Amino acid sequence: MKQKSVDTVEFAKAIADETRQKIMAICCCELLSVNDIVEKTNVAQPTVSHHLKILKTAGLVRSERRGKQVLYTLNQERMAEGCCQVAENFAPEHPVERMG
Amino acid sequence: MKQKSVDTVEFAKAIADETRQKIMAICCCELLSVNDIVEKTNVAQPTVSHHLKILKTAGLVRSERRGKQVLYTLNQERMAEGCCQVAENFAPEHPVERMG
DNA sequence: TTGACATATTGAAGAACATCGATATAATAT
DNA sequence: ATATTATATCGATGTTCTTCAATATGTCAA
Repeated sequence: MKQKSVDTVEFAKAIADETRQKIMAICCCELLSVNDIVEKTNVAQPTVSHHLKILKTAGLVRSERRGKQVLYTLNQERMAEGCCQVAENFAPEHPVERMG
Repeated sequence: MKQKSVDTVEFAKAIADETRQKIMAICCCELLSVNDIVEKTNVAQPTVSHHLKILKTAGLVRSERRGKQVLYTLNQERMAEGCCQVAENFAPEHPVERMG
């Protein structure tokens, strides 16, 4: 049962921005609209949409439309996969494993 | 016993480059000179030095001079810490733990 | 179908970054 | 001291990225 492989460069690039990590933290355990995120981050709406697109393309957020809004949430599963793959590649002698 | 905290933005930025990940992979389990890395990557020497400096600043490689050479090796400990911190921040419901 | 609201896309400007040739610094041997 | 080898720094160039105003698209209500 081989895991679907993760492109660790794409993964790292996707999370390598302060604004993006702010967004990720905010919608980590919640389903938030773009406007919610705009308000909580004090970042312009096009900027938020841009970052959400990058995260989406990397598979790190899920989105669903509800009426006029589009709700986003962090894909923790993918985050964990990315982290584990990085650790597997670059810390093979300091094992890190997913639990549960 | 709180772990020394990791700046996940700095960590992600440090590993968010293809050439850097090539270098990291190459000196993951070996102590290599800059020239060794140059030869194994087909990247110009100043470029390699530049990337090594970024990794060093982020605490992700260790270096020691041996004669004229400077030997580098990936700091797996720090890599594991970085990965775990990212997972802790962004995948709290999909636990990832360091072993051993 | 018009208006109001929510999000996405476009386009432009500036910042940050990767790359490498040229050169400087460091270490060693003769 | 000088030459040789190894690495680091400098400086310039082109690329990628972030940001946001303006605008387009999508959704729904009246």
